[in-house]
Amino acid sequence: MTSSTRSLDELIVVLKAVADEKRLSIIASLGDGERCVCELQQRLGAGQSLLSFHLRTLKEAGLVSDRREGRWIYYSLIPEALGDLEAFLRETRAGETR
Amino acid sequence: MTSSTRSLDELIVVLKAVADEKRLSIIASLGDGERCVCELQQRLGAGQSLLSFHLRTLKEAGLVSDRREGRWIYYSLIPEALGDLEAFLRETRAGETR
DNA sequence: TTGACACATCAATCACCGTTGATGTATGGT
DNA sequence: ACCATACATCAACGGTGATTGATGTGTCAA
Repeated sequence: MTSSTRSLDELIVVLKAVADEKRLSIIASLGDGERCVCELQQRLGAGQSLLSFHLRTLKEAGLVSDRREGRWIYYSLIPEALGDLEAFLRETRAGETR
Repeated sequence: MTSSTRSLDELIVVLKAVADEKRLSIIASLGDGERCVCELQQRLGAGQSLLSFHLRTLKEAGLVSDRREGRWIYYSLIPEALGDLEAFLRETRAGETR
């Protein structure tokens, strides 16, 4: 009974999304609250287009959400996402013999 | 103080290794003990060459170890690896505001 | 309405990954 | 020595992801 909120396919999408240095940096930057793209752009020193691509990937994986406020769009983490990943790893690890 | 056993680069290698359906199947199959390649080959229904490639990826990521016994090579999980990943996610998630 | 700003999307390129078939290597049986 | 087995490695191909520059979209100010 390996119950989990997400399907295996969805979890792989999440894993692929997390398995990237720049996207991990984004996640780390969002750890202490929401950020607009321009802030992330400065923090990561990445081009606007590239950053938008990575944010899209994270969004499609269900890891972040966005909110528009005037001209700015603020991105923030969805706490459950990483929790589901943790739970999945815990279940996988539980299958080990010792 | 984000202490962790592995560097960020190493963790990304582990994440990339785990972010694949067939490699996850291998990990699941190794969950209840070591298996030779021929056993995994039957379980996954994968070609010998392909399976060898995935096992190499997992090995280079530090997720599995191999042991030769006669003509057979037995692969088994390295428990710490997934634990480190869990710890990393826990630390990352701990940075969230709530 | 015109322009500046913040961001998304598109198009093109490049590199890397997954897959397959062929070949190489080590072990054991005869 | 020879052959079969179990596995690794190599070569080649196709697909997908990361990156960049150009263009499109929505918002605000003047």
